[in-house]
Amino acid sequence: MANHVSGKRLQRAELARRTGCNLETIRYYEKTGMMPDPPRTASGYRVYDDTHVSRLRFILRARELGFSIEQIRCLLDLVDGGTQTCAEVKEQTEQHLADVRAKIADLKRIEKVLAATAAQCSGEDVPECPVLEALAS
Amino acid sequence: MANHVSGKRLQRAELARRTGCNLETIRYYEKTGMMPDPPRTASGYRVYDDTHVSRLRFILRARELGFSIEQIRCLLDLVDGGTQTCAEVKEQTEQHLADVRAKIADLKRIEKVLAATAAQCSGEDVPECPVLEALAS
DNA sequence: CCTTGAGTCTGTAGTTGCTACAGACCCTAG
DNA sequence: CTAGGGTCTGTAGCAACTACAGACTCAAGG
Repeated sequence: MANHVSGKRLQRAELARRTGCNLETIRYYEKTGMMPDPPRTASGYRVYDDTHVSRLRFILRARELGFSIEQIRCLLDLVDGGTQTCAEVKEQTEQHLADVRAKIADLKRIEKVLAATAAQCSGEDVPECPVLEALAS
Repeated sequence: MANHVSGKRLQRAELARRTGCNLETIRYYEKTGMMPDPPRTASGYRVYDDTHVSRLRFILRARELGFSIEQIRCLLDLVDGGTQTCAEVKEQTEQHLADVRAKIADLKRIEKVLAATAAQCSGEDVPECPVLEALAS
C-alpha cells in the first residue's frame, strides 16, 4: 500500500499553489456549488485531497476555454450525475464554440473600424481628429 | 431665427428613444460624470436638448467600438477641455486597438482548442467524451 | 374638479466572476 | 508563552449596466 499520496491532506493555500488558483476563488467556487464542501478539521479548517485538485483543475481549464460558470456547472452536473453522454457534452461545447465565434466576429468588425479610423489620423498636434469626427458624426 | 429645433426640450424617455439607449443607462452615465447634469424643471424632471443627444450618441458609438467607460471618459475630458490633439486621441485609439487584437488572438486560440476537441466527439449516447477527458487530463 | 394612468424621481439591489479586505480564530516554532 | 503566520467568516468592491420599489408629477377624460 504505497499509495498514500492520494490521501494527502491539503490546506487551502496548498491547493491554490498546486492549481495556480487564487486563494479566495476556491472559496468562491465552493460557495457557488462547483467545488464540494470539503471536510473540516476539528477547528474548522478545510481539508482537501487529490479529488479536489482534479476538480479544481477541471474548472480552471474550462474557464480558460471561456466556458461560463453556468456552463461549467452544467458539465459538472452531468459528470456528477454519472449520466453524461458524449452527445450532451458535445452540444454544450458547440454552443459555446458558436458564442466564441460570434465574439470573434464582433471584435473583428470593431478592429476594422478602429484601424481604418486611426489610419486617417495625422497624429499631429492639431485639434481636428478623424476618430472624434467618426464618433461625433 | 427659424432654428428653434436645437432648443427642443426632451424628457429622458425621448432621449432614450432617439438614441436607442436604455432609460436607466442615461442616469448611469450622468452619475458617472460622462453625461453632464442636465437642467431640471421646477418639479425636478430632467430636461435635455440636442447637445445631450450628440453627447450620448458619442458615448454609445464609442461603447459599440468597445472603448471602456474609463477610456471614453478620457476622450471626453480631452474634448471638454478643448485641449485634445489628434496625436492624443490616436494614441488612445491605438492602445484600444491593441487590446482588441489581443482579445481576438485569445479567442482564436480558444476556438481552435474547442473545435479540435469537439471534432473528436462521437456524438453518441456513450459516457466517454473527449471534451471531458481534455478538461480532466 | 377629480381621477386615472403614464411618466418621472430617488435610492438600492441584482448581474458575472472574481478579488480583497477586517476582525476573529488557530497553530506552531522559538 | 508569545510572535508570526495561517485560516475562518462575512462583506464590499470592480465593470457596465439593468431593474425594481415607492413616491411624486402631469396631462387627458369624465
